[in-house]
Amino acid sequence: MAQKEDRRVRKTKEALRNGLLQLMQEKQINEITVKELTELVDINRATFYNHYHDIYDLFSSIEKEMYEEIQRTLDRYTLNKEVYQKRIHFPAEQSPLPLFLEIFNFLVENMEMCLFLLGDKGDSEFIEKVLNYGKHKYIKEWQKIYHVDNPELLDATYAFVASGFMGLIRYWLANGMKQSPQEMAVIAEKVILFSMKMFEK
Amino acid sequence: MAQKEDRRVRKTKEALRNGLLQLMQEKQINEITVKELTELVDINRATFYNHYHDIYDLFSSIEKEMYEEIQRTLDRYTLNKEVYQKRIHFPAEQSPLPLFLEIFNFLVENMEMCLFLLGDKGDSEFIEKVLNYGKHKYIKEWQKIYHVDNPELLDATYAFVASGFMGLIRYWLANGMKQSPQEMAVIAEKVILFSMKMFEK
DNA sequence: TCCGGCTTGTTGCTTAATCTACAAAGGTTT
DNA sequence: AAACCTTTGTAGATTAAGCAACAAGCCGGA
Repeated sequence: MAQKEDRRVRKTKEALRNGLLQLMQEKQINEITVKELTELVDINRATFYNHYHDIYDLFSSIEKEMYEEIQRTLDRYTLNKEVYQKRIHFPAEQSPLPLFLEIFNFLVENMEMCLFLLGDKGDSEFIEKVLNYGKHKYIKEWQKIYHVDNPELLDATYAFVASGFMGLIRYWLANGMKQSPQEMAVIAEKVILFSMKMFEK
Repeated sequence: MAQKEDRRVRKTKEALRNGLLQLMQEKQINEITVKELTELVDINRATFYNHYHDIYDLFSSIEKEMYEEIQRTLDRYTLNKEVYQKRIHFPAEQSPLPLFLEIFNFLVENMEMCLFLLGDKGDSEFIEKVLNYGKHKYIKEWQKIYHVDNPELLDATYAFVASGFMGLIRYWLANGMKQSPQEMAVIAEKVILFSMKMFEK
């Protein structure tokens, strides 16, 4: 499956993706026609149908790729006890944990899409899916590190932290992303790791 | 010949053109390899050879297209006596003749290429060719309007005006194009039409 | 309601771009 | 010189993108 994509396919899909995101900033997704999209990105309309069934199919594929990239990002960083302990009591002022930094950089790079997903008419299902993927991962991590075996506490803590994190991101996006990813990552690390103290004996 | 080019061809050539101009800002043309160009613009190297023999061939094609566009531009505007007379004595302060405006807009749109062509290692042959094309056209125009039949005077005047015009352009390019095309067109029209007074009885 | 115009999927066919591989030519380093 | 590495130009086979044309569906105005 992961056969390297043909250069033409890659470029075509990239163009369509960018074009759709551009159009989505101007109008609702249901107002966007295949015709105008293909004309905008200068690609034959028939070529569109070689890859996607309709606009929604294209949109879903963007979401899917984003989801997979988020998964890969989360999977890439697994914390151990030492780092947690150290960071909790001596939070880094300048150099946040790479995971947090990467998350905010990701938000910058996928700004248009994130603005939409988190907006009024966004896809809350998608957000749920992402948070749920993180849930299993981080609850397991916390269990290992803190030897907490109270499922309700773990679940509740994750619910709190995840929701708080999303709120932080929403605030940032809504206010024009004035802070740099670095600044945001430092803040996020602070507030999240602070919540971890709950698990300490 | 003027069969509409295939979308793929158009995009490929466009990418290669832009890529070459980009590379030419960094290094000499003889240091640029086909490999790095095709990698830069993300096109298969073999595709390059479908259209061009080598880097110089590509460059020539850019020059050629530019030359043809210049020709079309010059051909598009033919002045008559009334306009000349009116403009000479009441030069427009804000709205210059469309030809002049178009020339400076053209320079903006083809900035990189023009900076190169008019630079130290530029193509003075190309400049000569353009000026020579204008020569026949404008000398004829002037003859018609002013009934001057002194070939030496016409040639000399053209030599003066053309060289002056090029100097004006060089000055503008070399100084960062701070003036708008409109401003430059007004200035160009003034100094050029002023020279035309030479032909008046 | 019907019409006219536009968008939509879809198709057959054409053609350009891709990929891979190769030998040859330059240019560098040892 | 020899070994090495990179670029070059070319070729054959493959595949994606293009084009044109069509019926079908949608929609707004006459």
